[in-house]
Amino acid sequence: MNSQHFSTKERILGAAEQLFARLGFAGASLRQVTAAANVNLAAVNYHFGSKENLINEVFRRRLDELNTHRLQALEEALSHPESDLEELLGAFINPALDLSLDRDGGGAFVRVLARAYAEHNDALRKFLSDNYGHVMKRFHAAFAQRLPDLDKEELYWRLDIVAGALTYAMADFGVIKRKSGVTEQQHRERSAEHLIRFAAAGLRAP
Amino acid sequence: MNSQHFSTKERILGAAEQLFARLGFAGASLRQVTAAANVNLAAVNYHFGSKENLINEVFRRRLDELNTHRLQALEEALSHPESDLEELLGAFINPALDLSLDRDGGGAFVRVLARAYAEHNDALRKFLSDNYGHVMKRFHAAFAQRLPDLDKEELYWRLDIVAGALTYAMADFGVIKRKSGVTEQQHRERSAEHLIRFAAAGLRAP
DNA sequence: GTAGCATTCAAACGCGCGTTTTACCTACGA
DNA sequence: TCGTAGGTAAAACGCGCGTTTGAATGCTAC
Repeated sequence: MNSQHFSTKERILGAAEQLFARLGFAGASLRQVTAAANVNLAAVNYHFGSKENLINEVFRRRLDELNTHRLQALEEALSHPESDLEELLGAFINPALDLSLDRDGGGAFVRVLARAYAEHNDALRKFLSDNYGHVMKRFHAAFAQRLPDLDKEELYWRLDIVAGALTYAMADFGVIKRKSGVTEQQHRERSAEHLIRFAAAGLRAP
Repeated sequence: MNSQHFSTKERILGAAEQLFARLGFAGASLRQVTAAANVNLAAVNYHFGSKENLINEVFRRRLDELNTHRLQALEEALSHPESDLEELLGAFINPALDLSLDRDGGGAFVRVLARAYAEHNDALRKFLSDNYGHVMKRFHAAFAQRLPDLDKEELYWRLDIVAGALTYAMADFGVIKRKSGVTEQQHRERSAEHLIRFAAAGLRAP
């Protein structure tokens, strides 16, 4: 993994993603990261300035793509007028699922994201809110249109629950063990199906 | 806080809970913990043996009580035959809510618990499964009785989603900001109400 | 070929970590 | 009154941390 035909920066980002997912931001050291990336220790500070900044770049690399895909999927769903709640939920959930299934680190990244949630880091929250808040607003508007009887604030609460359950499901927090013969991909796909069904009913609750 | 009329052990546990919630297990140092607890640095290793063991004791102290309360609430709900899905969900969710509202550290503990989920620590998972797996089995049986048409495995998935969303909600992961004039208690209480409504509908989904 | 720049490298910096050691205090039963 | 055990105290242990330094190397343009 992280073989030589990737650049030093890319190898560091990939190794950092893996190790942050496994050990946490405080738990993974730059010595472990650079060893896994097969680069010199000083390369992190040379290319990224600091560990803090490396963490930010790990997020930026994936989140830009994720949210672009989410908005594309939403527009696609909205473009044909017969789209139902499940399709809108799919536009939100499936890009995250796809990311988690992406070879080379997507699965690790969703765990990193879950850790970031748990860290409750204010700086990161602001970063997420500033950079990706408009995505949630866009989805909120779309859901509000499909659920005209639902109070706007109530909808915010419910979307927040959906986002939480999604994070939880993608990061494989749950107690449900993957059965032998079921790949990680299949496990996550089923997880997403269950989640969409569950969330659609939850959003429609009176 | 952690004033002198608590024992050294209790002050360490309280301070550790607070700091683990805020900084994580790797992020909070024993020097910070002992300073906050106003005890000597060596007291942790004297009373608990190691940092690792201190972490375990932080969990044990709260989880025994939580699961006892959950099972009591479940029996109470089942005792009157008219109990509906919302009551069963309340038996699962409200003890966690009460714990999170407990003065002296319950609020911190639910965040510690959320961190533990995110850590994906195998030893901890086994500990939780061994010690508290029977609680989930008991709830599963109760829900299965109320939802006879729902496939058993489907129910496991959905309860897992509920547990995830609950963890997320109690730990205040969400992006929903607490409005000024709303206490943390009120915020969490509303969170629980929304969650019960949402989850009940989700569980009833066809 | 060589100057100039970007990158890599080994080594070291000071610091804070978990843990251990050793001495000291205090209370209580013999 | 003294010995002893339980608890607390300060100091130090070795280690791994993030970061910095300065020299060595590779690459590109002239």
